[in-house]
Order: sequence, then structure tokens, then C-alpha cells
Amino acid sequence: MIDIKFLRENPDVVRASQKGRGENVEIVDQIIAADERKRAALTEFETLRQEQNVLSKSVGAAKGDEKTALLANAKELADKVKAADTKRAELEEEAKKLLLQLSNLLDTEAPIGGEEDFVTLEHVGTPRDFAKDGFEPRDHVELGKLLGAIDTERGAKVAGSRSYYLTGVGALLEFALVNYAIQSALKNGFSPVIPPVLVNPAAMEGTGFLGQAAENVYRIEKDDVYLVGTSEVPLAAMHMDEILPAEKLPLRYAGYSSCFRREAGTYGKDTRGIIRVHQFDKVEMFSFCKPEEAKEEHKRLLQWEKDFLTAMEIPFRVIDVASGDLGSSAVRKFDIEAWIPTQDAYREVTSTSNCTEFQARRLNIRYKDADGTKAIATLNGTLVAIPRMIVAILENHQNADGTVNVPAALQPFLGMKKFELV
RNA sequence: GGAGGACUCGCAUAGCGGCCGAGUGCACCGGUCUUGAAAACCGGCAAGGGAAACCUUCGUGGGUUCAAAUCCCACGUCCUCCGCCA
Repeated sequence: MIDIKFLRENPDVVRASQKGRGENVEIVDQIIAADERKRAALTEFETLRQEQNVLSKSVGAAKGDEKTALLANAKELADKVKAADTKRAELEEEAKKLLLQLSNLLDTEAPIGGEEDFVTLEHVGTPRDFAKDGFEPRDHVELGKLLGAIDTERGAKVAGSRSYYLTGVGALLEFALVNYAIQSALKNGFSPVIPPVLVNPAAMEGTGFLGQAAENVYRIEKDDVYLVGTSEVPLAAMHMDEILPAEKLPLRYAGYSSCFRREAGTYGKDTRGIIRVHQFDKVEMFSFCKPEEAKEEHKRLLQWEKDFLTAMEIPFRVIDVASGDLGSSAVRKFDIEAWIPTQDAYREVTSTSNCTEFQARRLNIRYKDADGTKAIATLNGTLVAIPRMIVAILENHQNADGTVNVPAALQPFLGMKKFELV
């Protein structure tokens, strides 16, 4: 949710942002109109209410005939107040509904365009030349089978498509990745958190996942709860309706949780293997900071993501995601894409978004300093999403015989230097 | 799943249908006093909207009433007991 005051004063900036995203521009004027109607109704209600308060007080003090007369008056006024209140509530609801549809203001530095219009910021590492190594790389499904690490067939049998078992060294690799991730997060000032993955509508709504992304969210209707697609949801909502003291900022959480995604509308996309699955575990970074520090914090999150990939010894590139491909909360987003040899392509493994005050305003999270209480900024970034990282590690570090070398950083956590064939 | 109790400004509490947006204690902030601190004393201290008057908020939502923190209903959360259970 953007600041309605800002919108009133700078409608052109908001229109330009909507246009840049390829989203509804007229809605800006609809919001302004609805806001005016709302404020008129509010003023009317408040005037009547004030009258009623005064009259009510005199009723209490009056006696006899005077009281009877006042009561008749008051009754009539009460009906008017009720009507005005109903109208006010309706118009407020309408104005809010419209405002909630509006996306966050684009960062002026974000590239404009659609999915293909991203800007590559840098390449780190060089894709390995398998021809020079003298063998054809196996994909992660085949390697996973050879190592007894991934079982997609039984996953499908038990849980349907896009499901899998991590077994043996696959399971151990997850633990190692998580432990390494948490250890580095601790070094960078994050508090470790294991959040709930089953959340109420307020948390889901507040983080903006019931908008365009709603079709990818699992809902448990009977109990009116949702399964989160990322721990960003419970981490952001953790401080819902709270006022945080300025001296505690930036407040950084590293959440480890399972993530659930329906992957609706992705038929035929990444059907092989574990690149796109319904359930996976992830360590997510989440920051609450002052709005003026958000850009810097965003760069830090990106740096920590890069550090992780570097430690895994995987070649990658960093892209500045274009406006049309941003989530509605994000003003700017950087993705890290790891080199996947058998796809001959860079594929997204982590992503970090600056949501400025947009998410916090919906969740009613503020901070307080000497000047008063203000909306806080929120940012999120993936430290490690397990399946995609496993894909990258297996494919990039494989040997001709199907064994896989363990990156040095993970060796202490795994107690092995190589994954052997089973 | 069943039975009972509770939910008020950071914490603990007071609160008769109108004099309650709400008292008190603790904590916190500022000041006086003190060499400094403590104590004592004085003042401030929930949030949102509004230039202000003022309006809204006593778990949430509805209802009764001229008027609701206070009465009624539903839901939520917490606590106690019983049942089931990793």
C-alpha cells in the first residue's frame, strides 16, 4: 500500500510508475476520486457525531418534559448518525480496496520493460568447459539417482507431480546447506527463526500474496489458513501492528522453513527434476530498516547472496529485474542466476527485493524515533533455496564417473569431500 | 472434542449505562534537589485522522440504547480441568 498523501500530492509520479510496470494507470484517478468521496463522508459523519455527543450529554443532565423533548430529537439524530456511519464505512472500504490494488512505486533505477528486459549487472565465475574435461555432463535427475540423493519417481507416486524425496546424501546436503547458511547469517547479524508455515489471512493479505500471486497459494479452507510460499510471509507479519524502537534497526531475521507453491500456470515448464516443485525448504533473509537505509540494505542482502554462491563455487550472474517482472510490493529486485550446465543457461536461484514501506504499511508496522512514528521499510532475500542449490551443486561439480565433489565450504558440515555412487 | 475463567494505554490493575479516552502503581522521559547516584518532589508519557475545533479506537465483528469499557450475541486469543495425541 502506498501513502495516500503522497498519491494526492504526486499523482503523476504514481501514474508513471504504473505505466512502467505495465499496469492499470486509470486506477490512480479512481483512487483520487474515491478518496475524495471518502473524506467528504468522513467529515459529514464527524460533524453529526459531534452534535450527537453534545446532545447526548444534555439528555443525561435534563429532567421531565425537557428530557422527553430532547430524547425525540436525539433519536432522530441517532438515525442520521447511523446512516452517515454506514456510508462512511462503505466509502472507506471502497477507497481502501482500490488503494490495495496499486503496486509500489518503481525505483527510478529499475530497468523498464518486461521479463526479457532485465539488465545483467555482472558475471562471477566462468561456466565450466565439459568438452575440455572430456565428458558430457549429466543432469541433476540422473546424478541424483546415481548418488541415491533424489527420488522423483517415488515422489510422484506418493505426492504427485513436482514432488520428490531427498534421500541419503541428498538429505545430508540439505542439512549442510542450511547449517552453512545459518552460520553465515549469524555472522551478518541475523537472528535465526523457524516460523509458522501455516498462517492466517491477515498475514497473507498483509504481505501482498493474495493479489496477483493468489493462485499459487495453498489454502486450507476448513480452518481458514494458508500454507506460505516463502517465510517472507511469517517473518514480515511477525511484527504486524507493532511499533519498533529506532535503535533496534536494522532488525534482521534468517527464517528457515518449508515453502509451498501450487505452481499453477506452469504446465510443461521445468517438469523434469527439482527446479520447480510444490514443496521445498529455504533460508530466507528478512530486514526491517529505516526507509532511508533501504537501498543500502538491499545491496547488502545481494552481497550476502553472492557470497553464498561464491562459497558454493558456482558460476553465476546478477540481473536487475525489469519493471514489468517485479512483484507488486517491490520497487527493485535483483536475481542471482546460477549456471546450469545441462540447460546451457543461467537459472534463478536467489532473489532479493526492496519493498520500501509498502508492505509495512499494509501490515501496520512502524518505528519510533525522536521525531515520531513512521512507516518502516522491509526487504527480503533468499539465502538458499535448497532444491535449486542442489541442482547447481550436482551439475557444476560432477565428475565423469557420476561422482560429485563437495564444495570446500560444505565439507565441514558434511564430513565428506565427494558424493560417491550408490 | 467437552467444561469453566479471562482479555482495559509497555507491564500490573481500577472502572456505577451518561461526570470515562479512561483512575492508580511500576517502568520510561524531562526537571528540582545532590559533588555524583539513589531517594524525595514537580511535570510528561497509547495510537490514528485533522491546520484546528474535533472524530475514531477499552481483543475483533455485530446488536440493544438518545448514550456502551460497562448490557446481549458471535468469533478470536490466553489460562485451568477432562478426553485424545507426536
